[in-house]
Amino acid sequence: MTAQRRVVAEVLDGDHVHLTADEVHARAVAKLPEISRATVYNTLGELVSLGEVMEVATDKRAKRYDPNAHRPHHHLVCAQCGAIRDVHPSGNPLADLPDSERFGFSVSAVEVTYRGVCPNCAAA
Amino acid sequence: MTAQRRVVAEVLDGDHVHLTADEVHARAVAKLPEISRATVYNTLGELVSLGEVMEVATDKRAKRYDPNAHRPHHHLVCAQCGAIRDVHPSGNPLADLPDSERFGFSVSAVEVTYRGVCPNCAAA
DNA sequence: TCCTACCCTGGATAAAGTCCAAGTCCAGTA
DNA sequence: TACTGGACTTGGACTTTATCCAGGGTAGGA
Repeated sequence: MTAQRRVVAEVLDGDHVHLTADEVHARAVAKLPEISRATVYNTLGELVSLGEVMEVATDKRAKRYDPNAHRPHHHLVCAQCGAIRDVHPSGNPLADLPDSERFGFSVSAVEVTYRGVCPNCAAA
Repeated sequence: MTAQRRVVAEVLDGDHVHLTADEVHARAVAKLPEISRATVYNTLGELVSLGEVMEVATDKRAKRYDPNAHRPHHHLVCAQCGAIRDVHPSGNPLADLPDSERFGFSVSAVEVTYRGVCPNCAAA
């Protein structure tokens, strides 16, 4: 555990946190000015393979990193401002996929992204 | 309807077709050698805004384009080889999101991506 | 035929992510 | 303390994906 890794882990803390790699880097630099982009990418990659952090692809440009990896959840995204909330649907979407639609795959995971307009953008 | 647009539309035809913009360009060039990347991107963008083609973000690298935009469906992705199939789950995942989890958003759409291993990769 | 509006092209540019060679730091050993 | 090996970090170059822009072409109407 080096100073660099600690800083990255600190940046990724809290609920409804979904930062891009660049945002993580920017916040890490604020705490540790000499940290490099490559280190941030390396550390994020390690956190992902350790299962501590999830990659989220709600936005089609940059990957986002979600520290809330231990409790399964999905995402609700504002189509206008890009705000993201963690949500917990009732029911298990995996069960909604009948065998006839599995094409012989062994299906192990499901990602759900709800899209809509957040109250702020609806008011504006 | 120009020759360039017709070629792009022809490339994007069929079931379970999910090409990246680069793949669309490569196939379009095979039919019309002087077509430029910019035109492919422009045309894809127009097809998307006309609702003829859907953007799919199953892969975190490049966007993919799915011509099967008229019948709602979701995607099943092989984690190893990246193969993509269109699937039609039973039930409506939108209904699984309780009001208490909507944070005041007006939710209008949902994308579901199932992940697993395809029969080919499982055999290998 | 000329004009206008739209379309296409190629190249430059931007954004996001990865790779790599070199340097630094640290723990263990003598 | 001095050395060694290994792991980590750095900065920059590079790749991939996508967009922008200036210039030129083409079709159809006047």
